[in-house]
Amino acid sequence: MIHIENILQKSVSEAFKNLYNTEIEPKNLKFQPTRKEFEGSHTLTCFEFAKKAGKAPDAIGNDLGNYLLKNCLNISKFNVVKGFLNVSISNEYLINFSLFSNAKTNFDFEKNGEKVMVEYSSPNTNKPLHLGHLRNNFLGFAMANVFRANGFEVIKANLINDRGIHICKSMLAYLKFGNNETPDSSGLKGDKLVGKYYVEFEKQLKLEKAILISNGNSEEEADKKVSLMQDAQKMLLAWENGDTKVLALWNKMNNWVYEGFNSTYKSIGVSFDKFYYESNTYLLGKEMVEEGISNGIFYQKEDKSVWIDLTAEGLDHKLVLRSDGTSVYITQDMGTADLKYKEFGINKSIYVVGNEQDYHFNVLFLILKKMGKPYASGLHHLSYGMVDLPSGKMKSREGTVVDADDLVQEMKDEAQKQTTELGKIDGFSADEAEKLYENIGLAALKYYLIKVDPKKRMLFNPAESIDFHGYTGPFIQYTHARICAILRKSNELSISTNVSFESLVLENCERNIITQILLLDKTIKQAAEEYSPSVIANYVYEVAKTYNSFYAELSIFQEKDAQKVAFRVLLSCLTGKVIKYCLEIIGIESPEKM
RNA sequence: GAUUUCGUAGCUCAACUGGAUAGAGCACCUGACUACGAAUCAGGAGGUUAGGGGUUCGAAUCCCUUCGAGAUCACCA
Repeated sequence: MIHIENILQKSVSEAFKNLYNTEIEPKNLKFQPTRKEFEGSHTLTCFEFAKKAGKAPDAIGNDLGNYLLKNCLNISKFNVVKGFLNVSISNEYLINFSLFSNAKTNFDFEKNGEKVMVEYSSPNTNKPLHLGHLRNNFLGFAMANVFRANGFEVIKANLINDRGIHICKSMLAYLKFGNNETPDSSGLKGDKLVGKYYVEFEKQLKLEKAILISNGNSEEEADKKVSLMQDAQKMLLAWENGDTKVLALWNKMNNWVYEGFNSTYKSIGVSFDKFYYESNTYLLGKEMVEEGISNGIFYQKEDKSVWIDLTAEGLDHKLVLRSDGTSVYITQDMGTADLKYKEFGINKSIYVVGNEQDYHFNVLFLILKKMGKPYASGLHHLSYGMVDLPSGKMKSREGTVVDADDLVQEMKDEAQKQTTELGKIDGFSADEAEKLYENIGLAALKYYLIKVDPKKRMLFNPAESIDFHGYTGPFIQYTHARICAILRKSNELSISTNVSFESLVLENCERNIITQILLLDKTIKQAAEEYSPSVIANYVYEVAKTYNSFYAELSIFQEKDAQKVAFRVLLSCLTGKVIKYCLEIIGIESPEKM
């Protein structure tokens, strides 16, 4: 079945040719949804054609409308208001679309032959995951699904920052103050335990520095003299030199962290196909520096440090290799980008990383482009805004960080509380109920974080996030559960849907749902083009709302006309599939009862 | 200081990328369960899109400017 939008574009293009002898490519005819105060579902603005056609916008609208009415069977009505052409789709088309829809409602369809890697999460191993990571994880996971829905083969990657001064700090504090405690002995999750020693390090460091200052040292002198910091640096050196004791401790503590992370990943429902570890990648990229020097893209200073001049692009000179020959962050990222391409032959590579690193990625991508790397044009930084709290920024130093595990648990508890109050899940086993609370709590949390445009900074309001009414994940889940109840009842009543719909006339609220569902494909494409799962979150909310409106206005089983009953059951079924599919893309489950 | 992102109802967010009278949710007010699930629906109130100027048939969106907020600007990662 050809999509109505393509039909409209093609017909209008023909109209321009026949009426005004003007060539306009179908794809350049952009229809928009009609505002609900006007009749119709698809709108074309006619102002831009006034010059080409040599007529006033209103006249063009009328010409086009009449042409469509005559030549396009799928249009039943039109009206023109101040240069806007609003058209109504015929009953036949909408009914056929609903019955035989090729709207995609699962991931099982043709691949486009392209491969994309989505790197997300990418935590440091010195502290547990927090609210900011949750936005990252939900976005990354959803983005991967968006690409899948667009026919890409997707590799979800996690580049773990497992080495460096940060983990040495935790290790050192653990050695000094840890008394050999373990996750088992302390009853703490592994990542929490290691995080505890990172905090301890910072605390002791502050203490030592304060003493130094009170003994007459200046701030700067104190910074230099602090023994803890010096010890941490020594430890990093020992690590780099392969000191077995240090490596053993490093392995032990990092493994604790991974256990903790895995448990969190599992509970929030995200997963990865490939893990990279910086301890394996941090030396990469040096050959590329050589390559860059030899073909004149990089230059070397007298002190042997290597740089690239990006002033022509409005940026600065950027160091790519230190004077002592060691790598910096960007060297490693160059190497890793290369590695990813060589390992997977990816066409696109997405980095889900906060917008504080915008400059870094600008520089990175520019360097790779200047080096003429074949994958350079497929690189994209999915830059997302920070998550603020009502009290302001999250700051680990001030203890205002919202822990991911705690938050998930709170959402689950809240789901349990509200579900129990409503008393709608009689007959659920304890396990089923538990699963449901998780589903609903996570839905609320995920939806809350995903519905906002990723690029934008957002506010996390705890009170609002646990609201299950209105513009929320549970609202959409509820609509789905309602639909499931309808389908169950339809089965019980043995409603036959195998009837003829020839004389069926659709009600407005039915047309509204179908019109919404017509937008599914476009929405999924848009989400990929804009790197924004929020597009789907907003869309599926509209679908649910439109359905609820229909649900309240019309009865299904009280209806006397058998074809209406059958059609409404089928339409409910289709809507349910669309909702489930969209929620699945953004990582939210669709319970059948709640 | 330089670069950059942003500023929309009391609050949190939309606005199909330059289109119609700027829309939703929360909160507030009114109504609807002896209906197929009220985690719902219908309605009301709430706006000089931070301020000013410009571009044009038409601006929240593009340009200039003022004010305000964030981020980045290390031989850190």
